[in-house]
Amino acid sequence: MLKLSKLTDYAVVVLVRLGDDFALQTSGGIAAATGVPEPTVAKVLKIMTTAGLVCSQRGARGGYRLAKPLSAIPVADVITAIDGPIALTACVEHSPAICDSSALCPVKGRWDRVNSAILDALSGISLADMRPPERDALSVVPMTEASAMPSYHPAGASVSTTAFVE
Amino acid sequence: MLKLSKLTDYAVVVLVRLGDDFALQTSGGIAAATGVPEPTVAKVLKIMTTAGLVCSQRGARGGYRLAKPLSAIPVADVITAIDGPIALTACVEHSPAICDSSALCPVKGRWDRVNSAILDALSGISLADMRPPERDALSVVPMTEASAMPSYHPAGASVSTTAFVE
DNA sequence: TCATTCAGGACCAAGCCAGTCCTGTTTTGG
DNA sequence: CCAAAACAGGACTGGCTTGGTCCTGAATGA
Repeated sequence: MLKLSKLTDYAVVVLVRLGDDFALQTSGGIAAATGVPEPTVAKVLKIMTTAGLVCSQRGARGGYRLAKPLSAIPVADVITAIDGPIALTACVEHSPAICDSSALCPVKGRWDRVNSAILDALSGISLADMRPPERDALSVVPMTEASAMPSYHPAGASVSTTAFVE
Repeated sequence: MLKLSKLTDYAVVVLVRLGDDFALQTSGGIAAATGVPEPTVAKVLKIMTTAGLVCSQRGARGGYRLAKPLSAIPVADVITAIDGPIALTACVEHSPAICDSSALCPVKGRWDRVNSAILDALSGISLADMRPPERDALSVVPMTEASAMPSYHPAGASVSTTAFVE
């Protein structure tokens, strides 16, 4: 596999959107602005709140706001928040030795290096790096017909989740 | 998710085992030596053959052999062979624009950087790097009771596929 | 000619993810 | 004080993917 969950993709979209405006934004408003279904936006934001990436304000006039600037949120944090700690296989360092043949396994402990390399790569890229630099408030599509806007589907509804390039 | 499929883990085990001996090895022999179920070994080796990582010899006295040394096989190639090209999301470079709202998507084209970073990391690690250096022929468990040897289960049969560390 | 071994699918069960919904709880505003 | 707005936290289900097995066919060597 080695592919991200859709929720992670949604999370990045939602967080980047949150980064466009420091005022409190409701889940419904973000859904309208991004095209992501509202229940899904709410789900993502709840996870992000638990992870401490966003702050929430309950009650009427409540909403969400980034807990820190986009540049301080590495992609790895978003992935970890949604998918759990990044561990390509069970045989990574610090994991309990659940291999029932750790003495036999010829690659014992060797996935650590791969895992660390990926973790490093993902820790070095922040959400700010994923925001198109030329995108400013003026270029946002006017929300005159939010319900008629094209919906954002990260993987294409009728195609396989992961595109097979090359 | 961001976890490897079990088949990929098996593939590394099988390939490293193949690298221990340049003579032709049968799928059954590899299964006995590694503890991986024989049908699964066969499946993995067929995929590896198609990918060109191993050479096969059909017929009686046939078997498999590495097509190139372990040091010339990056982990990325193994993953690509089993899971298809590494593409975290559908929004990676070269993929068809199947997002039905590419104009809206605020992270359009920005997963490329993440994807490239991971690809680079995986391309820089070879199977030789995953072979325990101190493991030589003498340290191999004697195959006197191959059927009684502990089986290799990369993720632990009774636990979740990916260990949640920390 | 026969046993051995790989080739290439088809196939099925199990597990996981995505997405929705429902019921609280908190806060604002009239 | 009440009602509406908005988040909190689960439960639930349908669909998809993966894992693992098996079966038939082709090639090779004895």
